Amino acid sequence: MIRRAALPRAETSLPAIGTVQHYAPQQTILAEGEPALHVMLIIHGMVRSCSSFADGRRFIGAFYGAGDLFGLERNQIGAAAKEAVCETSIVLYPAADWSDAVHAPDDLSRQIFRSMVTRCEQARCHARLLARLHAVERVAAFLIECHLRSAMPSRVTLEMPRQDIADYLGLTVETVSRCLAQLKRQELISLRSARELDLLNISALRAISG
Amino acid sequence: MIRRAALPRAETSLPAIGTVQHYAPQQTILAEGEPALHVMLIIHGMVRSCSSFADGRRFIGAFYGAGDLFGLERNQIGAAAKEAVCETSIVLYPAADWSDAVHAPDDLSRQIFRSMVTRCEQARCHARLLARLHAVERVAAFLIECHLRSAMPSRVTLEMPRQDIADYLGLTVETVSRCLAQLKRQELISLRSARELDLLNISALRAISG
DNA sequence: CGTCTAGTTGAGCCCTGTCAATAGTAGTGG
DNA sequence: CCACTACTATTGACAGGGCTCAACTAGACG
Repeated sequence: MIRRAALPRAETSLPAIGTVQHYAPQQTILAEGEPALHVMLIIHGMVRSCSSFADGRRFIGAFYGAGDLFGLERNQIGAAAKEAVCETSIVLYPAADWSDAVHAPDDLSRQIFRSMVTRCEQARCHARLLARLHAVERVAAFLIECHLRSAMPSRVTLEMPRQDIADYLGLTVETVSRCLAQLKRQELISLRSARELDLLNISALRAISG
Repeated sequence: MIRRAALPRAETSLPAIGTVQHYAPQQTILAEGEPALHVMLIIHGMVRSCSSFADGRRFIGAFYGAGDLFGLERNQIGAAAKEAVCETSIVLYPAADWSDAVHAPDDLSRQIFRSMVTRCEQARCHARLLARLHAVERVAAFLIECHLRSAMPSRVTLEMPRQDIADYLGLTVETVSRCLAQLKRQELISLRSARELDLLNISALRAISG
């Protein structure tokens, strides 16, 4: 199912020259180690970048949402797999020659560079969280992060299951669940359902998350 | 103390157009949050990129060694501090206009982009380690990482104190020390002194480090 | 030799992981 | 509508890995 791309969001300055691809929940977009043949832009939905260990441990390096570019780390050995978290549509930009993005069309090149800087910063921030924050602090930080993506003022919808959150935060599902329960007891959040919650005290959450 | 730069290492294609700066151990090159006015290239020595929490917790996001570029994340809020780990010399490239590096001279631009991709990959790898590896595994991974920088076939010199290693690996000095002792007991390493050790079984270390 | 810092080692505790049971939630079919 | 299944999430009991606190050791330097 391939057709012309509509321009996804105001924040991206990319032209609608790519082709659109749809993915069902849990579907693999790019297997682990497989080189990216395209730069990909998410129209809607969510993608996780995850890598596994020989013994089954799993790590999620990032979640990408609508408007995010990914597939930038072309030709990297040991590149992380990219999987759709939920129903997801992305635009594929053929990237035959941008491995030095310096020579891509000027707009795309600049956008890629900016994304790359952002990725770096996010990865360091993620590492900082994993290195020095306690479980509750990590969960609070994650909620704040989700809130930044969210359009609603204090409502957050978690697109991913607890296992994904755990693998992103370097915890177990049980600990994630317990931390959410703790934040609820402290009346910093309230759970409408397992996947939907309200942030009752955002500044307190921000303070906890370091 | 400023003078013309000598070309640092074969692996960098940058011309010697910058000025050289020397730093003593522990000296701050760039304070936390301070914007980088230069792209910096290390000639010799070692630099740590570290950030602190309000309560004193510290995190080291990366160590940079000879031949590494840093100061790429210009104008970022909350940028990490850059400090000399030991006696260090760096070349400063004035970077007045490369905040979109796309418009820097072609060589520098490409080099910066390549460095950025590498930084991203390293940061994700670091996060993966912090999220899912046990203490001994982290220490083993760190030794392997140091070994890659090292010129010697199985000798590793640790330029940084235990506290820096701990803050890089998300552990405490005591745990780092205990893990080194454990690896020694398993005869995977031997300690010539606190800062200098031999890797006796590199493939086993690599296996441990995931 | 004394002092200072860095590193190691030990004892005890706590946070988080593990294992197991329970409770929701969605889907399917009678 | 309920029954049944399958899956996801929550909660509890317990154990263990890593942190805290403290003592000790090893170098470096005057």
